[in-house]
Amino acid sequence: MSKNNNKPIEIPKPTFERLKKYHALLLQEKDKEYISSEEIAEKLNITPEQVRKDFTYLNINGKPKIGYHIPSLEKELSEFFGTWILDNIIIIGAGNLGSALAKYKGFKKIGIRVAAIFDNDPEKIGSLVGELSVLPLAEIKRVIKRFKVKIGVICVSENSAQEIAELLIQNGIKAIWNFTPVNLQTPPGIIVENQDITTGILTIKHLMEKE
Amino acid sequence: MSKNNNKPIEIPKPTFERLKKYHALLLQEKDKEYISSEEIAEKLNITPEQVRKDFTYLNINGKPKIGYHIPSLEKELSEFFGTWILDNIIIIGAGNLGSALAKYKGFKKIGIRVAAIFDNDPEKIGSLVGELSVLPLAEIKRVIKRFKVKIGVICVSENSAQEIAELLIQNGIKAIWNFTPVNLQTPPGIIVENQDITTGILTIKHLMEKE
DNA sequence: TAGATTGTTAATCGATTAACAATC
DNA sequence: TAGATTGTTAATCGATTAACAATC
Repeated sequence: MSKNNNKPIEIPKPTFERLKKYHALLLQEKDKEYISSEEIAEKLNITPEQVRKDFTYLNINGKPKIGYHIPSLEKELSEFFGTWILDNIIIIGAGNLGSALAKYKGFKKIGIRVAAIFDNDPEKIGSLVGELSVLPLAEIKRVIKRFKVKIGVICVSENSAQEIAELLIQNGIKAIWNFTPVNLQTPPGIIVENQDITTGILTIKHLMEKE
Repeated sequence: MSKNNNKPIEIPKPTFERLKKYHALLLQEKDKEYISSEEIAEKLNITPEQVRKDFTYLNINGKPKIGYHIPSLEKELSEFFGTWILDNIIIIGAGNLGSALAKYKGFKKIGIRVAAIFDNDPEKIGSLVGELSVLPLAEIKRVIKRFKVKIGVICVSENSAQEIAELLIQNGIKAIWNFTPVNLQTPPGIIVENQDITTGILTIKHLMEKE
């Protein structure tokens, strides 16, 4: 029986978001070999049925009475997200956030390596952020080619975000991870993922208001 | 006609998330006085119908042929999220991420003030992060009381996250903004908002894989 | 075998979209 | 007035939940 790896069905958005949570959860569960849908559900405050339903979108098989084999689950989710492929990223903006990201330890296990960090402030250029030396924007072109970078992270001020996005796209970047609140205008085919840092605290504020 | 401000209908989760986006978008639109649902929709890649439907959950009224009055929209959303109330927060962990958050400029406009930053590393205690001096954990109790802090931000390492959460809750914290990938165990009534920083890049990786 | 848990189909529930009347 | 855009109801679509058969 040959492996059937065509995936004809598009994954629903809510399921996609939960797959990320399963992925994160499993990276924490290193002590056990098997885990049941019941157990996963409890930790994430959802129902076991939902967990099993979500897993039908992947090539995942559990064993009745035992549960799901954690390493296999992990492998499947890792393939789904492509975390076993190493992607080089570049960070534009060596301010607080950019620097913190450049030094972030958690990227390794999801297949991300920070190739370089850039800034246009002469005072910052040449200074060290972790093990990286801050490079001038003029170096972007070279670094993208050299490290085959497809993902750019924008951590600059709001008023230069659009400009930087265009610069990145001109130089062949395919995906932008945008940490500014600016709605970037980009041509079709470019992936833009907005990571508004304030989003979580807005939920907290709203929930607290009701009490 | 008296203002009817009972809000009997619970807001759907997807609508809630979009309200955050409208809120962020409006903070960018300072040049115009009115904006149409069409215009909002275009910028956020959704439909105008959805925008109008979402607004029915708030006390928002647009004018046919003109659109929505931006300052009023902003005020309504600000009340919804409680961004006009100033909340003091404390940050635990003065590493890269904790320090970046402590210095983050965007908190002010959503009604957040960082009251203090803590660490248990003797080398960090007393050092400056922006305008704040890093305090030892022993000071947490006092600071929470003094500044009536209800929100705690966890930026420590994975293995002390749970412990810190318990410490915060013991000292009266009502909501936790968790930047670690750990699934915190908390008593009922405590709000926990997990802000997994890697979530955005997983989406990017998955989308890129398909091409 | 009996029991527990998976996997899947059908039923329900909720959100989005479409249609159109109201209105500035 | 005519036209454009809002606001709302009804129809559709999609996701979740429930039920239960399959299976280790």
